[in-house]
Amino acid sequence: MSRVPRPTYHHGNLRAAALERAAQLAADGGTGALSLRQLARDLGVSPAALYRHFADKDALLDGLAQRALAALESAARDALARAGGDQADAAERLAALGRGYLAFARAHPDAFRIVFELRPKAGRDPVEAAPYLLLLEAVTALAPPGADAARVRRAALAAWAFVHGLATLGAQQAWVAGEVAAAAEGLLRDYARGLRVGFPS
Amino acid sequence: MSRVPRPTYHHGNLRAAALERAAQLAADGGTGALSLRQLARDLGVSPAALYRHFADKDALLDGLAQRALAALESAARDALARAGGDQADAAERLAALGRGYLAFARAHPDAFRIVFELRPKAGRDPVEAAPYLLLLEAVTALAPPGADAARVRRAALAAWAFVHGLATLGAQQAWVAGEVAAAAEGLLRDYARGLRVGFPS
DNA sequence: ACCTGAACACCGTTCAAGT
DNA sequence: ACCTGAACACCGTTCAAGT
Repeated sequence: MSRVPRPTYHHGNLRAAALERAAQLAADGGTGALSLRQLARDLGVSPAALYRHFADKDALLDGLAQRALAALESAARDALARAGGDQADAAERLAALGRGYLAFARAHPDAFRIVFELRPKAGRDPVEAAPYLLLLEAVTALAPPGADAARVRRAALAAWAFVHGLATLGAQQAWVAGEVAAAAEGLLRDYARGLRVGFPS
Repeated sequence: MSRVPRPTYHHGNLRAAALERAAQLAADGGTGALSLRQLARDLGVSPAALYRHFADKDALLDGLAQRALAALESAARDALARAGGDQADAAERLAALGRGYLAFARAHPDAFRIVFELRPKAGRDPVEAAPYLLLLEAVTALAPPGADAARVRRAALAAWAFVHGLATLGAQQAWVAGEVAAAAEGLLRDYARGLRVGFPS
């Protein structure tokens, strides 16, 4: 009859608790240092219990990647909103998206790595994910009226690659992260304005 | 007295043979699927034998990364030479370096991943590696006479990030790799020429 | 100097059994 | 439905001992 039957651990939300703790474990030591048995120990549960919630270790990592991708999307939307949202012009929006991407990678290097480090699998395609769609929208707005879809897609890919490269190099080397943080604003503005002036053929 | 005392396996070159086989194992299944015991089994040697040549598993992976980095450097130098070497103008050289980088990532996605996927460790800094120095040289040649070192370094970082982003995104998603391969030539030329026209402030 | 054998403390995963 | 206990086949690493 109790309406709140122990919402903690052993009852109900083991899956959520496991993902939460797994994210912490992956944050220090990296995704390779994540052990299901250690995780079970931390949660006060038998190793086998996790298999009621995840098919295997890979499924757990997949869950982690989805969480991180959602966080990245939030960061992108927030940066967009802070820049004025739909009212801002397209170059402004593009720069804001880049800013959000870089800020996320800098603030949560572990989560950023998790999104992209896993081997590509059926169904997990970052390109179908929301952040890419936001980018495509901004680039489309920047493109000249006559531009065909393939040309726009290529420009979006180039813009993504530029920012993604800055983010991944920064996530690997601390001093690069510093350099990126210092130069990011200028680089993003130059890039976005350059796109409007000379949209690639 | 035998001048060539079984140069194979059990004698002499276990280290080289281990790296060779490890590279193969990492190529399929990824670096995470690499097991020292499996490796020892493949080489017909006891697991402990590997510890005469590598301090631990991480040291083996480090050896793998160094090999891959050397291969990447070769690819960059080859592309440079094919483009005319020192006689080619700076924009041409910069584009050639990008071409070599992308071609390597496409031909050996596993090796490319190994270079960059490992957690940064003291002493392993891709930025001190030869490929970066070649890049810095080309960008320096493109910079206007008065440009100071920091500005040049920033431009080199941006160029690297652009190409690195294309390469890593391509290494993750097969269709992106195709798109990159199709668009690379145009993107690289535009980028290199754009740098000469409007070197970033 | 280089390698083996055996051992230690860990893994991921499965499966019968409990509640 | 969700969890435990015990087991299986694996790990990385160490250390004495062999040649």
